[in-house]
Amino acid sequence: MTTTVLLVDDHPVVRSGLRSVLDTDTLKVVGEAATGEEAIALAAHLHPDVVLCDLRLGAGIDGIRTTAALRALDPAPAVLILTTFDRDAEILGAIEAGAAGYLLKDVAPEVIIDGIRRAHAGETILSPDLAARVLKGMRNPLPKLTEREIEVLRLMATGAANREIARSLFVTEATVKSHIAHIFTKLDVDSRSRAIHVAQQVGLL
Amino acid sequence: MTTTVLLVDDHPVVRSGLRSVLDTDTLKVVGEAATGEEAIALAAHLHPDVVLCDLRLGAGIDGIRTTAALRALDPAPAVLILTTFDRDAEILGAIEAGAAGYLLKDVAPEVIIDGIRRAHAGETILSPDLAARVLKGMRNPLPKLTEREIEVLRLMATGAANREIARSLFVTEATVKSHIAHIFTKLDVDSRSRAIHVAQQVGLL
DNA sequence: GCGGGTCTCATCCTTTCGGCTGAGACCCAC
DNA sequence: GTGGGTCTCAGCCGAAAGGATGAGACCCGC
Repeated sequence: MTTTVLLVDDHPVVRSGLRSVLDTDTLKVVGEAATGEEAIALAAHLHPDVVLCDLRLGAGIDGIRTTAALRALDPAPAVLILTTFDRDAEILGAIEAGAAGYLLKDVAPEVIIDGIRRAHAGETILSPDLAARVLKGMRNPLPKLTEREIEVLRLMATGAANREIARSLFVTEATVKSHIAHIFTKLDVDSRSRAIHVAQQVGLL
Repeated sequence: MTTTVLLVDDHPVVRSGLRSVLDTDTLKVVGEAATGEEAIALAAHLHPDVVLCDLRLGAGIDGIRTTAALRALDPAPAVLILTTFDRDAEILGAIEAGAAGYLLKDVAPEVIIDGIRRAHAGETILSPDLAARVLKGMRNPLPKLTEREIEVLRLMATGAANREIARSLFVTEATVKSHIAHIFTKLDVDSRSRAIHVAQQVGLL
């Protein structure tokens, strides 16, 4: 029995590579998509067993949203995330969205093939080095910032001073300081540059 | 007459994709390398016409150093950089190291093929959107920081306070402030968070 | 040997940042 | 309707950051 696969990646070269690597007697690549929108449309028609999806998809919707939409289909394909980077927030987001697993792009082709087969079987797949961090993330959940706090954080990350942030958001400096104090508490830091650093580390920015 | 190509990328999948896309009647992929070291050794034996090289090569030496080493070979292959991101500092570094050009990975296969042919012919290849920024970079050269200043900048980017930086580098806080003042002048900023921001923008970090 | 760049350190001063505390307004859920 | 979360704002205070200026030590190249 062959497993049908839909490829989603914005790089034509990567799609070609995956196709040449994956097309075996037990796996069949039934389609390719360059964007999330395309992937959802194709999956609805092709009913692939597994969708192999990049997290970064250029201009359109990202891999996490795509995953969520794919999992809402009936029948829902298993979604295996294949990506270059390993930003904690994105890992968790993808898992929460219903991804069966997560592989880094630098793994050997056999690992990808095995991952697809196991995803189709309903198993969960995580790169060994990622599994540990994901679990750590579970134990130590990501701090939840409010939208306003994220706004302030983003401006902070561009190097804006409190006064500039205040002007950008049409509030007083006191308000900005209040938001920043909350951000510091949630991120467990005590300076703006450290806040920016940990935010980037965990993928909040 | 066929052009011989050596592929350098740390992702097996990307290499497969490039191979399947590039192997035509006028192009011949004569080898693959996963690291810069491997690429240099292979190129010395295979004498490819063109080396298609990723900038990010995992743990070992990066694409810029690899390019420089490849260009020092005799005969020197043309080096075409193929990468996902477009950090200004890396573009300039690769060009300075002797790369014939620079393509983003999301271009169509035909563009890559054309790029290889033109690189072999001695032409310079730049993605259209990159060319403008490279030229802009030429007009507005990257600020040159000293090694010590880079050290301070890196520590600053982790959120370290002046006192912590001083302790890390075994100097006084006054010295750190002096370095930081110089960094600010060179980057034309007036706060540490803005310094971090522009440093990341231009690829200094 | 002398200028120039780098690294080191210092003092003085102003501005900004961050901690603390408190509080009113709004909205939503229980 | 009460409690909790969010967003807004305020004042006070100490600590940190940043600007200005100067200077000694070292190394390298002309």
